[in-house]
Amino acid sequence: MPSWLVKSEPNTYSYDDLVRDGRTVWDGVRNNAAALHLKAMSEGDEVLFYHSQDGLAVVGVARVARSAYPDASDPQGRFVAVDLVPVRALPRPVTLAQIKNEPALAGMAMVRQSRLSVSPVTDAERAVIAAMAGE
DNA sequence: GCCAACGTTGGC
DNA sequence: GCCAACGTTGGC
Repeated sequence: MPSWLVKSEPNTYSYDDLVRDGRTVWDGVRNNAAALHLKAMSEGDEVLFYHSQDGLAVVGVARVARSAYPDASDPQGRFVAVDLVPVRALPRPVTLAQIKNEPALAGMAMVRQSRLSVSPVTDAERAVIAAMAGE
């Protein structure tokens, strides 16, 4: 089963906010490459939750509770949203610096294309991050 | 259909 | 605050 990574600025919506809400609509993605990844998500897929700008670390795991459907916040109706639920916070957040220093993660999509807000994570990468996080 | 100008994201 | 990366827009 593939997994994914989404970015969020914690000032706007943090992993703690997701835990508090219990479920959220992941909408507002307005980038084609990111939207393709959203569409490829299946219900039940794991999603790593990354804090950009302030934090710069993967801090938790979420799960896709509803696969892609039209994004109600997009007046043109071109983009999609998914629903996410929290699974657990990582015992130890995995920082961007750690990711960049780990050769096994050098090929991660989020590293290679830093502005991509939704990206795929391979099973191998997922396993490395799990180990680094003390999961 | 090309490409310069411009806007946005996100790390540093 | 700066700048690199990259997507989008608009003139031609």
